[in-house]
Amino acid sequence: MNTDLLLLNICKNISLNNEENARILRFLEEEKVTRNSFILREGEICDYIYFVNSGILRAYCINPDGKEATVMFAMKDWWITDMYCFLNGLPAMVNIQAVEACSTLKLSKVHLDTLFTELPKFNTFFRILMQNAYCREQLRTIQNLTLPAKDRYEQFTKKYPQIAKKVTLKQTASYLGITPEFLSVIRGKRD
Amino acid sequence: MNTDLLLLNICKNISLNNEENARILRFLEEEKVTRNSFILREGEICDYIYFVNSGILRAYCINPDGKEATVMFAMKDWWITDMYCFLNGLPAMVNIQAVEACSTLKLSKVHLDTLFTELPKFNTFFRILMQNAYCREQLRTIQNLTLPAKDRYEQFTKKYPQIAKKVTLKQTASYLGITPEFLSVIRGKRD
DNA sequence: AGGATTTCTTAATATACCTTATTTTTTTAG
DNA sequence: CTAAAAAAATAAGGTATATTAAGAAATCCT
Repeated sequence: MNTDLLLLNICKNISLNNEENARILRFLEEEKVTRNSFILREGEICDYIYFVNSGILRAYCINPDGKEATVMFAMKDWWITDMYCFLNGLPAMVNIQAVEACSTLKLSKVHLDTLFTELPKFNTFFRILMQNAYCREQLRTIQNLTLPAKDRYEQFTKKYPQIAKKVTLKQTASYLGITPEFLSVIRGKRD
Repeated sequence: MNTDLLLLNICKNISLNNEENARILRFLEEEKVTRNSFILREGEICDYIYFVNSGILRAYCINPDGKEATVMFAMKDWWITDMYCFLNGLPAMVNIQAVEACSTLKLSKVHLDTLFTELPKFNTFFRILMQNAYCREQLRTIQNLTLPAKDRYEQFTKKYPQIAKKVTLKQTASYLGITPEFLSVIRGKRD
């Protein structure tokens, strides 16, 4: 179980001694998934938050009329879960599927809460994680509201080139909120 | 300076004794604004986060071609700022204007950081604040991607009836990412 | 390798939403 | 209370994006 990347990730925001490192690592479980398999399915209780060591994951939900909306992608060094349902112990509203084979480290809600209590500075770590997530999401909202699809697509490929390279056109389209057909037209117009 | 609502807001997430209450309150300043005046303008350093005691505020940005996008509204018992710029000490990208006369309590970045250090459980409070903000924003993203304007408008009026009642059609339209003319059509179609 | 899926492209038609312009209503200020 | 200004409603014509359908290309499976 490779935990180097995870410890580096945490140490970007808080500093930990060896004993604290060990205490965190004790709570982590490795979970590897093959391409196209799921780490979470809609309706299952969302008990874990996942740290991505390698590979790419996609969280998406299916709305009443059957259309997919990609909530987020996650790659190496990112955290992913159905945050609302994870925090509130509810059945997941999203599916999380491996776009390509992934290696993840997962942390349960119970263990996360234990960390918050026993290692108070983990609150600081998670606060900063949530701050960043919130700011990113707010920027996405504004861009969705103000930019046409073509510009949103260019922003996406520029901001997340490694992800853009690996995911299908259909998955990208569902992240941008447009149909695959229209994204295909947008791509064709590139000159 | 009325601080009851603020203390109640904090105590929803963490418990505080009298001494801790006092330590927080010492850092707060009251700021009242009249209708249409600004508590923050684009380009100014965003030094404060604001807790709303009464009234309604609107955060919006103006994109290159002059169109407004409403980032968020805030009413009684909400916090508002340009979070990204506040946390990073940067010039604001948004304007925050009073939709109606407001009474707020503001907390500076410096004082917030002091609280994080001296009163570690304030990290917990802010973590939960950010968790909620992130989950709300993520839900908004999904709805923007999957719902047509009419449904988004209905969601908005249902979720925030007090805000919907007070803000103008133009402001609502810029929150939904549509033109005022089209929102007017949507409203007209209601039967 | 070769058939079977899935993904991507293309194109015609349809629709949601925008732009511009005008009129009506509401709000603001003197 | 009235004039001026701002906001909202209405309508015609235009554009971005969706839908449907079909064929081409890539990928998957034994």
